[in-house]
Amino acid sequence: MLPNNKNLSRYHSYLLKLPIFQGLNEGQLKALFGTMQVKQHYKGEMVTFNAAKHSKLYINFDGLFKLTKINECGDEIVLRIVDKKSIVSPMHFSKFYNITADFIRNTTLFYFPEEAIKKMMKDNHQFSLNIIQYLSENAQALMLSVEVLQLKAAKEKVGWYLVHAKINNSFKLPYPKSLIAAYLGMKPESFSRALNALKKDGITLENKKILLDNGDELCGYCDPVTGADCPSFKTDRCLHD
Amino acid sequence: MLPNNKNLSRYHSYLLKLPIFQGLNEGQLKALFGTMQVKQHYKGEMVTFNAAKHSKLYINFDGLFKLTKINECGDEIVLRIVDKKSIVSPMHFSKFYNITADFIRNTTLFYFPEEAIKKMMKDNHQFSLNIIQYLSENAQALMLSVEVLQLKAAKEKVGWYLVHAKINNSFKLPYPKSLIAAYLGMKPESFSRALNALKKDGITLENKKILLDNGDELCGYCDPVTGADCPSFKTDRCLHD
DNA sequence: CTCTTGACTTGACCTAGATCAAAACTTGTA
DNA sequence: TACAAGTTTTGATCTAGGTCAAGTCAAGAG
Repeated sequence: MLPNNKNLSRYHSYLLKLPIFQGLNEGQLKALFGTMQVKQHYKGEMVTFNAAKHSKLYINFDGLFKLTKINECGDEIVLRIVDKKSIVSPMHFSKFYNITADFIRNTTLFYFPEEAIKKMMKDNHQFSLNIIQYLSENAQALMLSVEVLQLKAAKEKVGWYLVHAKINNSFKLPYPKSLIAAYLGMKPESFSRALNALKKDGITLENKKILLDNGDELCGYCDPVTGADCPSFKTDRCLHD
Repeated sequence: MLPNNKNLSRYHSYLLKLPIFQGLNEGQLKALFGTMQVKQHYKGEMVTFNAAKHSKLYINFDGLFKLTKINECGDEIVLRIVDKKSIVSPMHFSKFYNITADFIRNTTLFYFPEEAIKKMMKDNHQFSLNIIQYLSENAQALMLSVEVLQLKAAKEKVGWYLVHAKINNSFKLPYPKSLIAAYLGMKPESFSRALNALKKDGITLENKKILLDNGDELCGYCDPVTGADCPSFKTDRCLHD
């Protein structure tokens, strides 16, 4: 489980590119990187993160998992899909909060102990700012989720997700449909039916690739936060003011 | 609108008690408090907070408002009920995110400009930690909201809210029912019907006061994060492990 | 103490999306 | 090149909670 020297230098150059380490140089990060641990998780594995046992900061080096909550009936809501390079920080959760990490692919996690992160924040103001940035984005993504989950009908939810995929993953659905459905708080059947409804408006999905008859069919489903990453954001081709 | 000197000293002692200023002394906070502005809002008023115009940190000194999102159909979801002493920090939102503040009572807001907050964070590590604490709690409350909104049936939602009120407001519903209904993502009618269902289990609401036949009827609706503030948390009278 | 206004409740009905079951694809593996 | 396992789709049916409309209740104003 311990990384060897060759891996270590590869890992470090990977870490240096992450937003959370921006504005810091390798020298400043050396001590922190020395505390890094690596853990392998396998497809199908489930881990319940709780602040007591997992008071750390995790980085998904490679793989895919979802953070979910399940109720007594077995209904599941996906709070976050954790992709490569994403961060999960149970160290920032309340002591009594816990959430299940459900590994969809084999996943390699890097993690740093809480104390090392705290020390780095204390010694380096820029790192504190990066943590604040990460937490803010997290909170904002959650606000957007609540909005999507509560205020959009099935078709709008799927449309919204497709804009997301269009802008951030160049017209490609990055995950299985059933995962996206769970993230949107709907059943795979409803997801499928929503796709049928969108097809009638010129939005087709051909094995995970989004095809548009005209090009602007998805714009009506876009929100400004997602849209900010679109090449035509706030141009005449864009619906945002 | 500018606070006079007498008010100022009253305001400052109020501020010193807030969690966000803990671990700091009045001397350290002097410069920050000097940048404070006061703004009055009136019942029924609506303000759209966006990061561009409201890149500040607000404190609700006195009053009540809700942060809501509304869709084209006029459906509303309450993302947060902002009570006295609560903080809202559009300065941490994305530049393109915006949310409506809908004032339920006349409200006096204090606010600090982004630059002053940033300077305070830079000069004072404890203040950065307090901001991180605030953002973490915010994110966690949102995760809990998603869970409640998506995984609970109407009766469980109301039961959950009542435990909340029981523990944090000593058996008293702090807000109008229709506001709580909107926060729980349901209509006032459904809220009312859910209360009827709970009444059959010995949980009665008599003008905003929660009455329990036995005393433990609500425990089944409690979650560990909320429960942590309960006097009998994790005792034999508590359902949490 | 009336009246008005807004908050809450009740009942009758409707609908979006869930559920269940079966069929049709996909994908990886032998 | 076919088999098994998983994923997605389709169709038929059901249901929790929404909608609408008509009360009832409560509180502040005159």
